[in-house]
Amino acid sequence: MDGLRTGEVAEQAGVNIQTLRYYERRGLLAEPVRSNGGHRLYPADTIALLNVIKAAQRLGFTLDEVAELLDAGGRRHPSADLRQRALDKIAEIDRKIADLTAIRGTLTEVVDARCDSLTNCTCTDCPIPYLTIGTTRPDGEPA
Amino acid sequence: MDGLRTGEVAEQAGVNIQTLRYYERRGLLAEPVRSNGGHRLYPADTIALLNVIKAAQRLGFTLDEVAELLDAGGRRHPSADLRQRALDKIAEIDRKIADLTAIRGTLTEVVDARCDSLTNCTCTDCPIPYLTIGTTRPDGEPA
DNA sequence: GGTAAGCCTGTACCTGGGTACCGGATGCAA
DNA sequence: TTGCATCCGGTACCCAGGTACAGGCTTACC
Repeated sequence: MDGLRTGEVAEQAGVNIQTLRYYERRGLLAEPVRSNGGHRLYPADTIALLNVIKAAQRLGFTLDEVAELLDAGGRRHPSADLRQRALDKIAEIDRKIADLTAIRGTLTEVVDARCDSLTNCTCTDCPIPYLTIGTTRPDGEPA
Repeated sequence: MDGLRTGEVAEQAGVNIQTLRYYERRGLLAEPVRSNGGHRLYPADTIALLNVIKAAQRLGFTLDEVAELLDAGGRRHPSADLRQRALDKIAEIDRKIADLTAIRGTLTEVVDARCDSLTNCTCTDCPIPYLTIGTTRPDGEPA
């Protein structure tokens, strides 16, 4: 009686019920307490946690990375480890923002009707920075 | 003799040979001319095209989206369509940048040692904007 | 206490984006 | 013309991230 059932959590968080169990297997959600009959009863903050997971995912973090971050953030004195992870992620995010900003510029030019094609533009002084995006990437970047 | 063979293209573009054939099936690469014996002979600008594809992919576009963009960009008078696609993408990119910026802020706070956990922070006035990222998302956003 | 809705485990399947392997044909150089 | 590297098509497999289904048990409510 005490806690949310899978259906409630799934609906409120906007995920599939199967996904909850999948996340449990993957270690993203702790195993919740069970009713006498074996039904899962989730704490109320599970919804917020799922929102964290979804947000992180949309930003390009894999489930493994999210699990790591949550794990690091949940320990007693995680500062050093968490700090390093955070620094790494910040660098990664900065690269992504730079790439996104570059492509945004290209798209803006397209909208300004100065280009008539992304690959075979016939306009003069066409920058198409598209072609150079990511060429400065420092390796090891997952596809 | 005239054109690059699969191995050359693959090596210069840094992709697998199988990937070239995969892209051909997916419509990202036009079917190249063949030698008398049936071997593919690619035009030289294929390398640049592959770089475009890889750049777009890193920025979160699916292969289908890339194919669409290339297709739209390749037509004779695509301006209206290409323009609209570009506007849509710009909006999407702006959302991503906003989210990335928000999470970057959270991570910065973590680095500043003001938080000891991403989910159960005990510090006072903890913002954890993480929790609110993406809550303003206008639906229809692919996972 | 009956019954429908909801949940259980387990297993199989799906999509996206590739990769690997096979047996056979080609390209090219000595 | 022989021989080795390369390429061919076809099929099967891989990983991530889920999703679906089957057959059975639990809960909640009348």
